[in-house]
Parts: sequence; C-alpha cells; structure tokens
Amino acid sequence: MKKHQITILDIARQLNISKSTVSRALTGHPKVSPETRKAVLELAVQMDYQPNMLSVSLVKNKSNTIGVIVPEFMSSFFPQVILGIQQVARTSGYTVLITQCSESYEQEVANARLLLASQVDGLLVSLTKETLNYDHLKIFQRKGIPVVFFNRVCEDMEVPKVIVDDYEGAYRATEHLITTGRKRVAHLAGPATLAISRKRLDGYRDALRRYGIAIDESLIISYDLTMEKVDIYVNHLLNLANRPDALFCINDPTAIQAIQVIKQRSLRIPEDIAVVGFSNDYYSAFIEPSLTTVAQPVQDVGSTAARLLINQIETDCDKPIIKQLKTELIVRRSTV
Amino acid sequence: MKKHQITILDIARQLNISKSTVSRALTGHPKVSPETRKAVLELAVQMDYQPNMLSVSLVKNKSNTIGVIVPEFMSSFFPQVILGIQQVARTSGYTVLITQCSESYEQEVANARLLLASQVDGLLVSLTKETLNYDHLKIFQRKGIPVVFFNRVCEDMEVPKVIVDDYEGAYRATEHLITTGRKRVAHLAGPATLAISRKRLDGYRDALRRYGIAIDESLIISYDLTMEKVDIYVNHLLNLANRPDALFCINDPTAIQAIQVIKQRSLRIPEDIAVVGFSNDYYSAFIEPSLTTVAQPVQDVGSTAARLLINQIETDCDKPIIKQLKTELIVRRSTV
DNA sequence: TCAGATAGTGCAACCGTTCCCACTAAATGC
DNA sequence: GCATTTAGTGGGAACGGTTGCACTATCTGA
Repeated sequence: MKKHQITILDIARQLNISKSTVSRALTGHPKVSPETRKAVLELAVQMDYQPNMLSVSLVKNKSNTIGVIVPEFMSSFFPQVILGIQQVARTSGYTVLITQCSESYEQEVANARLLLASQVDGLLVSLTKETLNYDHLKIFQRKGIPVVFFNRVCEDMEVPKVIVDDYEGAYRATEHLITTGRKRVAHLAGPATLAISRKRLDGYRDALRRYGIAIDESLIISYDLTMEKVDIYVNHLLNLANRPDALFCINDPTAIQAIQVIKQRSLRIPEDIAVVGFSNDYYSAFIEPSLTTVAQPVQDVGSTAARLLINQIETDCDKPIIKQLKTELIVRRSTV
Repeated sequence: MKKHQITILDIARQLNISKSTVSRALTGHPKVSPETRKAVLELAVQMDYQPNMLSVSLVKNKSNTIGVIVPEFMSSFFPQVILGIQQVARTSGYTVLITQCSESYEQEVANARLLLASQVDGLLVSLTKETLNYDHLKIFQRKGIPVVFFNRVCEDMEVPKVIVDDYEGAYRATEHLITTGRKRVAHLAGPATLAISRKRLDGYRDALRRYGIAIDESLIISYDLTMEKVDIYVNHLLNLANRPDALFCINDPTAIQAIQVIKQRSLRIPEDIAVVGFSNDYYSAFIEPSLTTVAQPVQDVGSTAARLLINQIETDCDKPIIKQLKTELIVRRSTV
C-alpha cells in the first residue's frame, strides 16, 4: 500500500520553520543560514525525502522532459538512436519519455496526445510508414513546443530535421554494384510515403543514369516493409526472364531476408546476384555472406537531434536547420 | 516560444460557468446538464484544449506511469521486452517511462532516483551486471511503490519476479551437446553477480554430471559481458592442449562473437567445435552457421511483468510470486 | 546615534486540476 | 400545498512545491 509521501512540509514542521525556508535550503538558495541548511539537508536524508517533480514542473511550467516517438522497436536502429538521445538528454538534465508506434498511424496520434498531456518541453519524432496527416504534430508547433524530426521526416513542417544523406548513400551503393560489373540492378524500395524511400530511389536512379544504364521499371519494387512480402517480391524478381544480377534493398532487415530467399533457391551470392542493404545494423557483419551496406551514424542521429531540440527549448530560436549526416559504404562479401 | 496553455479556467470564463463544471463535463461526471456538457466539449476541441496530466497526477496522487529500468539497449533483447511491457501498459491506461543504464550501477541508482521523483506508480527492473547493493530499489518498497523484477532479478528482495527457466535451458543446451557426441564442453559464463549466470552455470554443471562427464574447471570461464573479452577467452580456450569440442555461451551476442573468433582460426563449426547460445536473438538464425540457441519468450517476459505490476498497483496485494517462463532449445547448424 | 544595507525568515499566491460541500431551483411524494 | 428529494452548479480547499514581497534583527559606516 502506498505510504504517505514525505514533503517539505513534514520537514518544516519537524524543524519548526516554514516550508519556504525548507524549499530554499533544498534548492541551494543563497539566503539560508548555514545551520538551517545543514539541519534541513540532514533531516531530508534521514526521512528519505524525495522531491515531487510533478509539482515542480507544474509551478515552473517546465517538465524537463522530452518526448520521443519512434515507428518501431524491433530492428536495432531506433533503440540505438534512443541511446544517443538519452546520452545528450541526461547531461542536459532532461528525462526522456519514449513511445513506440508499431508502424501504426493511429498509435502515433495517440502517442502524440499522450506526450502533449505529459507536458513535454520538446518532441523528437520519426514517422510511421503510414503517416500522411501531420495535425497531431502541428499542435505542438501551435503551442510553441519545439519539434525536431529525425530519420523519417515530415516535409511539410518547417522544423529542424536530422537525416542522413540517403540520396548519396543510395547513389554510392548502386555505383558500387555497377563498377563491380553488374548490369541489371534491381531495387527493393520502401513505401513512397517515406521521404527516405524516395531519396534512396532517386540516388539509385541517378547512379544508373550516370553510368548510362537504362532504367528498367520492372526491376523497381516498392513495398510496405512487412517482412513476409520480401519473399514474394524477391521470388518474383528471380523468376523474371531476364533475371537481375544485383539487388539494392531499402534497409538491412530487408536485405537479410532477401538473402535467405536467394539462398533457398540455391543461387550464389554474390556470383549470381549481389545484395546491398542500408543502415549497417548490428548483425549485418555476421550473416553469411556478410552484408555490403550503407552505414549510418546511428547514435549521432539521436544525439544531434537531441542537441538541436534542447538548444531550441532553451534559447527559443527555431531556425529550421536540416542536419544531413554522412553515410559510408561498407563493402563486404555479399557483393565482392 | 511557449504559448499560454489553454486550461479549464479559459473554457469556464468563455462559457461563463465555473471551472468545477468544466472539469465535470470533461471527465464525464453524470451531474452535468447535456447542454452544458456539449458546449464544453465543443469549445474544448475548438480551443485545442489538452488536459495537464501533471496537475491531475498531483491531485490524485497517481501518475498512471510505470517506470522501467533496463541494463542496456544494444542487444535486441531488452527493446523487445519493452515492447511487451508497453502493450500491456497501454491497454491498462499506463504510460511507460523507460530508462537505460549502460550496465552501470551508478546510472541505475540515478535512474531509480529519477523515477521516484517522477512519481511512478510502479517499477519494473532488470539489474545491471554491476549491481550488488539494492538500497536504491528498496526505497520504493519502503514508500509502498510496487516493484517487479524481470530477467536479471534481485534475490534478496521479496517482490514478484519474472524469469525464464535458466537452469533448465542451460541443462537442455548442454545435454544436446553431449548427446550429439561432444566430450569436452566449455562454458563461457556471465558474471557471478547475476543470478542468471549462476543458474545457467548450474544447469551446465548438472547436465555434465548427469551424463557422467567430469567437470573440467579450466573449461569454465566467467566474464563480464564486454565483447572485446570474448576474443581473448575464446582464443585461450582454443589454445588449450586438450581443446574443447563444444562451447556453450551465456547469450547469443557472446556466441556470435565466439563464432567469429573460431572462424578466424579456420576451425570448422560444428565439426571441430560446436557452439550454443542463449536467448535466440533476432539475427541468430541468419548468421553462418545459424546458431543453435535457447529461445526465451521475450515479449512474454515483458507483458507478464507488466501485468504483475499493474495488478499489484491496482489491488494492493503483493504476493512475491515468481513466474518462471519456459524456454525452448532451437537446434540449428552451429551444432549439427 | 541613527539611516540604510543586509541576512534570514515567513506569508501567501500560484501552477491546473479534482472533489467535497453548500446552495438553488425544479421535481416529486403524500 | 408543503416537505423532501434531486439535478445542476459554484466556491474553495487540496495536491507539493516555488517565489515575490514584507518583515525583523543585526550590522555597517559617518
């Protein structure tokens, strides 16, 4: 059963002083006599006093909390981004309220409402693959609560964003496939709702164009990121009369799943078909064959976004900067 | 810049009624006339009103928040447990405050303090590998705030715990190695501070004993879960005059790292040495060779723990039940 | 000696809600 | 037709802190 909470009033009564003085002693206010301060501090420890942040937040109109909305929690990507967020938040004295949407738009709306009600001082968001309407996020803007997007960003809101250079990454990946002799490079793309899908697709297209390879639309398949679909689409590609000799996938989980399908069909990687992923997930180096992929500075995405947000919270300046972090092509055995 | 928040008082003034009535209309209190209720609800939407949960929590002395402390966030294990926690919490109307310790005891203490100050209604904890003192968690008990442990539990606190049958899992894994002809089974164990390490070690020992295999202490190495050490210890084992022909690892990341080392030395898996992990992480099926491992019902751990906690919060009954979930040996190519 | 500074403290308002109590007016019972 | 219930509302304390202001007592300097 929940016990009575020790409050500053309890301390005040014991010492026969006012709660104002207790508050001042506890918060390090200068105008408290050394003896009083000592007595308060000692009694506080002895009584196991813990301040109630709810009331502090209420009176100060600041919760020192930042909200985070991520689309999913299964891949290693978002947990790692959160690691970066937490590191920065912690050192700046903020608590992080993490919510997760299971790729559902409705869940995203619910989470936004929750964070709003929780009086977060700022919001970090990465969108679900379903999100097309942004009203639930624009409320934050209207209320003057800073918002920063990362990874999966919203293109019609003028707020700071942290992304990696998806175009460049995809371009380099495709270029790598071409320069290692591939002629028919397929692309298993993400849903067009996500800007990252579109940019990676653009990078892929431009690389082909640049190297004078005609774009074959039948080799481009956009899918909804549900893993079961990968089997279907990869099989479809492998069944084409003029089979692709390389496959560039929207992300690492997709690539890894694709590799399983290709292996099942007893095709050799990379001899028969090369595979490239995107994001360099933790386990991508360990699979067989090890996966060539585009590495993103995952934790940096989180820490940069957090820094941008906290800066905005504390200075009230809100230039809608777009921080674009560099990617790096990591060549492994799935392509060479 | 943060704008003025819309409060029930703003609504009250606009409609020329008292804030009590507005509050009642908003919370669905029966004694409000239909017209008043309608007017309030409409104006609330129109004004973009969002309740301030801080004040609600303050006055009700209940935050509808549960705190979670996990030791790390890199492996897929804890994020997945959290998924299970969130699912249950959400349907019961609770928000989840997640904190992460990077395996540091000090961070754990800081996180506990933070959650206490945030007035969580209950606490879910999995300990860091360093934790030996539990004062920071016992405070919750003293204050009457329910605590439930999961996975890495504390043996000297009488509270509910959710674990998997580590002993049984380790026993089965070791048994599997023995029955497939292995004679010298090594064990790369976790730190003795963790009960899971000790239990898995016990299961390993008992399986050997049961099958009449003398226990060779030189084949048992306890390490601190920092990946770099795996290289050293595995190499040490492989350099032994009488090399082991099987290796049972405390968890999957360890096993995967061990496999890398073994492959570097051009030994064959499983012919020269078989490898078994524990926990069936997401990627363990995809590595080469695919990893034989003991699967845990990861999300169930989270959902069970959350259910236990919420039940305790809402009924005030606190039987220190220990829920032990079943494990399952998954045989893959690293052993057969 | 006395004005003025200063250290230390207490009072009370405030943050945004809930909820008990009191009140009025209409509805009901007899 | 009058007492009693009841529906609907408002007033105000409470939750646990912070903080501006007022106040007293001591100290400073000319």
